[in-house]
Amino acid sequence: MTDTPALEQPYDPALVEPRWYAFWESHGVFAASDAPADARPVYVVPMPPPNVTGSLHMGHALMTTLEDVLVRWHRMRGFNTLWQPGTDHAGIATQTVVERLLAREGKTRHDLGRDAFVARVWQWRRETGDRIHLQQRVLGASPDWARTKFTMDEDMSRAVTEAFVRLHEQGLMYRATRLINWCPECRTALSDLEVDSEEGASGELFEFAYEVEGGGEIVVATTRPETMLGDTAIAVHPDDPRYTALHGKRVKHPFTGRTFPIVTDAILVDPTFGTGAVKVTPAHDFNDFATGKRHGLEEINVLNLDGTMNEHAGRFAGMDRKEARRAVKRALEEKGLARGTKPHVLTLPRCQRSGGVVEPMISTQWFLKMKGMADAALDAVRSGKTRILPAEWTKTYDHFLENIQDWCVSRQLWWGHPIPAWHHPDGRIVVARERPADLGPEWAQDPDVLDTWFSSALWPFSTLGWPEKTPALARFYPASDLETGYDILFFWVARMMMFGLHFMGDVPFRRVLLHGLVVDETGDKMSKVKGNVIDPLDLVHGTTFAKMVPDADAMAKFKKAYPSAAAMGTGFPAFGADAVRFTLATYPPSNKRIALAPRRIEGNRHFLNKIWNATRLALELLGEGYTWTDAPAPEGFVNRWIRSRFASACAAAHAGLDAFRIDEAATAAYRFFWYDLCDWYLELVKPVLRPQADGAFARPAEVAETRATLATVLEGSLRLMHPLLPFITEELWQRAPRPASRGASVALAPFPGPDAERAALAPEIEAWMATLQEIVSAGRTVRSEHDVDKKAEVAMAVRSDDAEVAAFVRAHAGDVRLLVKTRGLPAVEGRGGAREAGTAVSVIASQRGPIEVLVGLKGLVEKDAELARIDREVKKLDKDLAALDKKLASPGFVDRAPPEVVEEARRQREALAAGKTRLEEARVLAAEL
RNA sequence: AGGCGCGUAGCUCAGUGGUAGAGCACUACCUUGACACGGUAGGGGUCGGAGGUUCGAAACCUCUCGCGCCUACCA
Repeated sequence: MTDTPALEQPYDPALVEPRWYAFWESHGVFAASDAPADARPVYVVPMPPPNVTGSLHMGHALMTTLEDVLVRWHRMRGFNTLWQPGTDHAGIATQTVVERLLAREGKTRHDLGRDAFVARVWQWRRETGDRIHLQQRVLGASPDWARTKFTMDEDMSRAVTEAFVRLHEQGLMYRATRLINWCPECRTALSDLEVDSEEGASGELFEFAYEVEGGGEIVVATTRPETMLGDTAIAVHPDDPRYTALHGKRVKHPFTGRTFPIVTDAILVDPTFGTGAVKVTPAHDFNDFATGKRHGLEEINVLNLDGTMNEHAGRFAGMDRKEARRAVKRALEEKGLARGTKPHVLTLPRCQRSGGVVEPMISTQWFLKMKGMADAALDAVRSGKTRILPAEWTKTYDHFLENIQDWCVSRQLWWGHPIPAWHHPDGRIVVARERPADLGPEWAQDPDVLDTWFSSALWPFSTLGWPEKTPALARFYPASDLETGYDILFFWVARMMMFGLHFMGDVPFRRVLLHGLVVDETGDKMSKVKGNVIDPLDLVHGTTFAKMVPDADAMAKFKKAYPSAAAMGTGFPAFGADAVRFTLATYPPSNKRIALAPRRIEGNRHFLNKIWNATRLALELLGEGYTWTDAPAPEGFVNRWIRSRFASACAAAHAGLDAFRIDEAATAAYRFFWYDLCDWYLELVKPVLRPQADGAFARPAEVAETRATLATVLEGSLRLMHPLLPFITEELWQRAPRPASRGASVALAPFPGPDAERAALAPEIEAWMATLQEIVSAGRTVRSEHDVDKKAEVAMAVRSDDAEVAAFVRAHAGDVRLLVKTRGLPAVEGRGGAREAGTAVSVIASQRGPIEVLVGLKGLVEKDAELARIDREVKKLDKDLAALDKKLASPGFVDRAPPEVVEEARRQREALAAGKTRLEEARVLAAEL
């Protein structure tokens, strides 16, 4: 970067953030190396491939942020870091998108034909398929883009074929005719996982009678009357006395004239529900299907693949499901067989993609045996080869794999990986990597494609070149961390585990890190229907609410979902990517719900402004032309203190990042920078690094040491915060003095881990500084409570009977003077001396005995205010004393609690009591004002 | 029905055995030579409820209420 504009104030992310992305890419910051000579340890994160149809939403922004933080952190720690990017082809979703485009031209995919349609999808994908990656760049994501993969790429497709063929050879992939979930709208089979259940749907329970041969009737109930056309039995409970007489009899179907048996089944029938008699439709209900197998019942499919009734429905053939339902009910009524309806709450199975009601349907599909692979995946987690964080998810993972069903992998779509199987009209099937040359023209390739998740399950190794034995595969498998939302634990994580173990013989990753769902501020899931969706880029670039929502109604919904945004005026300002990232990073990732509060982003945006301005000040204090000097460890108190605090912050940040508690790392950095560096350190070094009133400077050695420390801590802070705030830290780091050994970018500089900083830890110094801060705070409180003009200087004295305290305060009297704004240096005295009238007293209950802070207010003191202040302090002390007294008086505490805890409590009590005595004296004095 | 999670200051959230914390919001004062996107000081919580374990519980156990999610089932 040659173009370095002035540090404009205030900070404007829009001027800074666009400057750095191309810089990082051109310096190869993101590149992983599979060179055999590269001896660095590796850190690998396979990025969950977003749908190629996708546009960045909050979930992507969260995923991108968390992973980028981990990845940048490792990169700075010297790891050969691969963050593997890419997209998946999203079979149904993508096909639907393109079909919708065709519909606008008045065409269907059938008008084009399969080849032309697939070509059209590819064209669409070339035009818009990279959008989400471009959006991730805005957020500062740092994957190795050169390795970007798409699940339909030629090499990726080869891996899919190879996997299918091997599974078939091993007898795990098989073709079978059974009941599957069918979405009539998408006209494809679905796996169990792709069916969502809509709970609490209100429907009705329709009762009707079957005539029993030989006289009488039996009444059954159903929520789907149209399925009675496929009924092949009535089941009753064997022990139900109401129906004993009917066992073994047959009933007659009112429309088809078929007859079928009344069977007894204790598994299917709950005699207390409904009439206790159940119609059995093996071809259209999972329980009935199982019942049919138990009793050898006929399976009559009455539905076409598009959801209309087929020829088995007799006079109802051709009708749509819903139409048929009404017609069947009417017909039963006409025949006098209807027995009324009752309202009924049921759960509707819905297609995850289309939302249509899923129909169980008998169909021939490809299935994958899961049991063996599932057992291996269970073992891998039980034995600790892969660790799931947060660990609570392990149970869910186990439960899923322990109860897993075979996976229906074929889909009746055009867009996807073709199934490498060829069918002969006589029913023979050949599975092969390529169409065998000796197959005659009568052999046709299987028209179906594979479930998109099949290719996703190969992701951790197919992206690295599998089945070839590439250097990348050797180096980067298994991955280190797999980070994703808990909602795809089954869809993706479990399946990758199974395929990784099966094909690679090792787990696909060492840790699984699961984050929660980003929801609105009130805790509701974001959805278009609810009108509470926020586009992450709108937060980055800013927008008006009017642009985000179509009308007043939607605006009302939106503001209800985001109360804190409602108070923000007409829209979001441009918070910038750093602020959005940082905010997402401050929520514990493991929270199941991450309630996005726009106000929090605003607060963090202010933090960036603080960093910006603090750096401006630091650079000013260092002086123009200051160059980095490698200095020995500082000796000065304040310099040692800030180094110690920085070391603590580094340790906390490292620990947080290591444990996937990124929020703790963010908090540690935030607190250090603002509360230690800005609030205290920068204030304390100003007089050292600026000319005094008389034009003189502090001692040269002190100046040099302080400059070196300031430069060290500034540069270190920027490195510490870089994984969280890549843009602003790069901008400032480029301007900050730094060692010549550093590379071109802060992204390649070493992360200030606990080891590098440990030597600077100085708990003693931190404790003394805390005392100094309390003294200063006490003085400031008195000033504030008495409305002392901020420009006025006040006389101040610090009284303590402890020689070390006295010496310490004497040594730092200049700091106290500066921070409290006293007239001359504060006096340091022993306790108990006389006090001038008009003196306010505050007492610090330190472990070295009470420290009194006396502030001379002269005419400024207000009796009432002073009494009120003292009363408040006494009240606080009393509360603390009461708690301690209770503890010390309770039987058992003194005997049973650890001695050091008891001792500590006694010391505290003593300190508080002494403090209270001092305050009471002060109260008497104040009363005489 | 089972599993998981949540319930802490007005709001969003930290806090896994030793006297309750942060940000934002709120009150007062302050435009001081980094920053008003700021400073200083201050107010505000019987940690959903009940019981138990413990010298000591926001934290551990049991029960309970409310909310959310997941899995299964629902003729």
